[in-house]
Amino acid sequence: MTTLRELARHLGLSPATVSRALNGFPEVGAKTRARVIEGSKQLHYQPNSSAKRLATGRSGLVGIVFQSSPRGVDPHFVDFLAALSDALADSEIDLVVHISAPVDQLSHYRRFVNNGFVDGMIVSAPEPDDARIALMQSRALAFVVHGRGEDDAAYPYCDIDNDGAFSAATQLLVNLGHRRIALANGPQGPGFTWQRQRAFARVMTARGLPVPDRFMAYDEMSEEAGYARASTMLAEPVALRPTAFICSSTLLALGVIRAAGEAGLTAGRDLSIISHDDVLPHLRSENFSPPLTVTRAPIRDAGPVLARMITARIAGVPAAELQQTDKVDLIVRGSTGPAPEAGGQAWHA
Amino acid sequence: MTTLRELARHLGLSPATVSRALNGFPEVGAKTRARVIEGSKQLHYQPNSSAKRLATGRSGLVGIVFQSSPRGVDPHFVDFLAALSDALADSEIDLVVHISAPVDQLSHYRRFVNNGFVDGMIVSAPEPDDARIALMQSRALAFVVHGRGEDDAAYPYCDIDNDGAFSAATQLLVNLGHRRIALANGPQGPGFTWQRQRAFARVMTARGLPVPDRFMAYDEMSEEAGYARASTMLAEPVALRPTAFICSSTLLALGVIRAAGEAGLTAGRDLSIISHDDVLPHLRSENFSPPLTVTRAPIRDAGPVLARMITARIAGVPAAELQQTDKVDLIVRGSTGPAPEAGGQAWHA
DNA sequence: GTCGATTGTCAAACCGGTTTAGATCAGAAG
DNA sequence: CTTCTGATCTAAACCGGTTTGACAATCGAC
Repeated sequence: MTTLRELARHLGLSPATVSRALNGFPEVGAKTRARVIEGSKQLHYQPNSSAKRLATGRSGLVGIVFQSSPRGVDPHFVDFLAALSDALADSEIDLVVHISAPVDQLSHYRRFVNNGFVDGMIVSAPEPDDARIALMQSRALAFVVHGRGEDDAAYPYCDIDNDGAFSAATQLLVNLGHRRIALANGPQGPGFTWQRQRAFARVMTARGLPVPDRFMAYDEMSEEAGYARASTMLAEPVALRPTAFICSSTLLALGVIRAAGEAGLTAGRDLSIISHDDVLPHLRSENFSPPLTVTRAPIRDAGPVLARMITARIAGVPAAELQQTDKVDLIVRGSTGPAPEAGGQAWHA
Repeated sequence: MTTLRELARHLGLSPATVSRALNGFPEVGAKTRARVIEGSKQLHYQPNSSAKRLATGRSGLVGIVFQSSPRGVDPHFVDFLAALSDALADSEIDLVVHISAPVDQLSHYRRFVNNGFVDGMIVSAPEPDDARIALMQSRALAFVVHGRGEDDAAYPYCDIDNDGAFSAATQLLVNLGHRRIALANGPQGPGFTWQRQRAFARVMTARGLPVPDRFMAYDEMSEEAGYARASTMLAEPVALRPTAFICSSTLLALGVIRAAGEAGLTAGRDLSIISHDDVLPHLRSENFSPPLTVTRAPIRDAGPVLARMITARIAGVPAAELQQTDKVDLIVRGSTGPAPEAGGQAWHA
């Protein structure tokens, strides 16, 4: 492994000049620079990355911590990770990934925060008053957030318009005559769960429809959880059970479809289903049976945005200039339809 | 940010002693060590990681490159990643993740290989005569492989018994009377695809059954690809089309089930389906309709094994001692059954 | 021909740890 | 009262880059 000093000696130059030549500083002669570059190729010189980091004070690394339930990590995250890593590569930044149990996320952050290990962090699925964010703020570590813990978050974030999406979804169902609508939401904790819950409840209330607690479920976003919830709700007497579901994830929706089938209901006709769709390329909601009506916002789209934001943030761009909320498309497909006559009555508490 | 020198001055000791005390060297007095540890806590001392790396020549990083098709990354990988990252954390090793287009995997590896950036690499889905592996061998970089490019691979690997799994699956179907069996395999390239193909073809041939090319499909492992392939094959005349499918992924199987449904066939009765199951915790094969007969080997199980192997390899353990092939369970569920009478005839070329 | 401004280069300091070689001191041995 | 030994500790070198400050060479202007 050739070092800078060896290369310098070989060229009859000082290390300083060689370093400058390779890093494009203007005070090196054009002829010298050409010689240096030529020589560096010849000797297969590659600057030692640890040394570079120590000297520059920049690690060239950005950290990210994913949460893993006992059941595993949400499969959507790979896709997000892919887009993120790809975009960061353009800035010569590498991504350090940790996966943690929900409980000790903070201990992972401590590892990242303390010793200049990373230049910045990407935070996923923030909660209101998020402890991880507080930690990084107290240490003045650069970070950007995927999602928002609260609507008026003061930090840099890239979020989707969850409120708009779930308002639109709720309105669509109400306009189709549904009155008993269930919300199969994600886990309690992340901001997006509450954003969605609030949008749903607001529209329902505005339309004079009740929002019973029994129809609002909070689960990990898996097929199995969707199935379990929907099975329970659909076991109610016909006049009391929901005629429509809004799901926070297409995996939940898949479970709801299965439960509907087992309850003898045809999804799209006897039971309407809308889901938010982060888009799993290997399992597309348009290919479900029936094709799923969704609010669609590919999670991968956040990758390049957050990559841009974190490099900007590390470079010192103020947080206030790094906030973005993306619109969400409502795509109506076969899984939604008019409320069945028998179900036209609102549920009464 | 406190440095070692500051801490030393504060304690009235030399940096050398402080360094030794904190790293557990024996030549420090017990009393001194206690003082140092106390002082380091008091000043919130955290060794600068770049400096440590430069001094020790160890980066404390291990790299991994995932392949992403235009359609995204296989969702199973998160789960693998989770287990891997978790296990590596025990050795204080961090994981640097790159996602690359299939074409330029090598350029990502070059980045890792050249400058001491990482201590080792994890290679996924190796091909026969894999160029990435050749590159690392030529640079003497430590690496371990998830899967095998060839049966007698000379490098450290953790693989599953693909041959055993697909032999068993094929035999099960043949024993049930199936004679026209299709193999919905993964993409051409990775070793596991060929291992599976060979096992399948060997058993079929041994039983005197033909293995027409038309019944061996190579695709990315998505629901959509499975659907497309199965639709085409099931459009054949009844006497010519397959009565059973063996799939390399449960996502492919999901697509096959959808195609069967659209062709008016009931999976498990009119059409038998077996899949290999890497286990996606959020979408379990036992909950498919019908519950899927699978050869089951959770991909997450490879995480701890490979973590152990890469640390051993970095420490200098010889490759030959780091090779492991795990058995695969065959789990029979509702998606397989006796061949329909009409389909009992082998396909004739 | 002299002066001042540029341009190009170098020696040395620096980043913050680890590690080698040597100094100091106490207690044991002679 | 030496001398030796082992236990502790320190000074300085080292890892391999970047960066500061000084200096020499070149150039145009007066």
